Amino acid sequence: MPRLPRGGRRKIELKKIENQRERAVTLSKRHEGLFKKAGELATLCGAQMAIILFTISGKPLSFGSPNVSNVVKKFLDANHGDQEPDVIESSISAFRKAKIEELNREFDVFNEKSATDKKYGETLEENLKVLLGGKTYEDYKSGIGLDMLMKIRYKLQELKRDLHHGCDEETTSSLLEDEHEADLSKLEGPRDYLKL
Amino acid sequence: MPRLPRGGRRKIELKKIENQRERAVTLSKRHEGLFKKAGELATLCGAQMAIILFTISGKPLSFGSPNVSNVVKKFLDANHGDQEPDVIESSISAFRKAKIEELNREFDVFNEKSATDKKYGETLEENLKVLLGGKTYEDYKSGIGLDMLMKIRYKLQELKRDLHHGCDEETTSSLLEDEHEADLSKLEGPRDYLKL
DNA sequence: GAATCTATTCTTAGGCC
DNA sequence: AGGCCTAAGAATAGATT
Repeated sequence: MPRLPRGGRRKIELKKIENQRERAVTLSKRHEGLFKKAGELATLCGAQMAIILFTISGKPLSFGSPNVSNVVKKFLDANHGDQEPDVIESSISAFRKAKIEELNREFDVFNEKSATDKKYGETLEENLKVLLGGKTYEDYKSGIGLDMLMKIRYKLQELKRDLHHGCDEETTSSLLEDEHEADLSKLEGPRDYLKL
Repeated sequence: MPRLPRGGRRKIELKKIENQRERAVTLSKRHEGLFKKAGELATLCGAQMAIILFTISGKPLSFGSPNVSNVVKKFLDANHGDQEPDVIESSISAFRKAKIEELNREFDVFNEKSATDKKYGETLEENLKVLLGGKTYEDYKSGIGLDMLMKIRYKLQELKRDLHHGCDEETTSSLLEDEHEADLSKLEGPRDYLKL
């Protein structure tokens, strides 16, 4: 016999669902939907991907195409079948290790939180100038054409933009990934990347 | 004057899209949609999650709420004695070691030189060190996030690749992923985007 | 909880610019 | 490429079993 029609999907507010049952139901449904979409994306676009999800109660859920492990591994270290980690470790000279640690410290530059975003943006800007317009410019002049120079400059600006992006990501918590172009105009102005 | 109705969404077959341009468009749209849904799920359900995605050309895209690094770390820790043991040598120390190795390789890119571009690789290394740390790196303290590392690494690889293979594109082009697909496989082999 | 159902909102394939 | 548009396909909030 015909079922009486009842209300369909309704719009909900995008904030944490406080009711535990409701939240669990939503998690269940959306988790399923998300993983399904992930699988479709992987299939359609030939992408490899992994999703790691911890529920509010700490329960881990994961999805991987082809599997979580390899994607995460690749993410952590895309070193493909070279050596065992301990072999690598033991084959690195003390001098090398020291250098690595130094480099590591240098890279630490980029993990500053949003509070120092501005400062490090300025630093990057400053370093860009050093890179492209400073004393080492002479070195480039001899071996690289103008077009190459501009390309390098563009690449570095992309890098800079991404660095800004990543820091914002932690601050705004979600909703942020890798769409590179969004902040371009804000940071540099349209077509203004040639100007230093 | 009402616009003439055009075709709406159509059903597509769930298999790899062979047409490169079409695939890129689909990737872009669905990647955006997926990350958006992930953000909603995280918000609505108070979940922590990370998505790691490698495009067919090896470009890494990631989403994290609150960030990728911590979720991946948590995953590695949680999986330490659990289901898949051989998966990843995953302790914090291993994590750090992998990070150092990443940095190491990243800079090795600029050490390992062929005769033809040696000089300019050295210059690059020198200048990148300025760019990435320089004299102001002492102002910064904490460790860099994995996701950020990936992006930096990818950008540096792009840069190096471009330097090696001339400036055949406009300086203004955005050099997005699928433009590089052919070159990537030729230069590095499938999935081997790290090895330069 | 998980499975079903419904009505509605959301997503997105295919064009066009 | 990135945005915009339309409309059809999908996902899903809420209720029920």
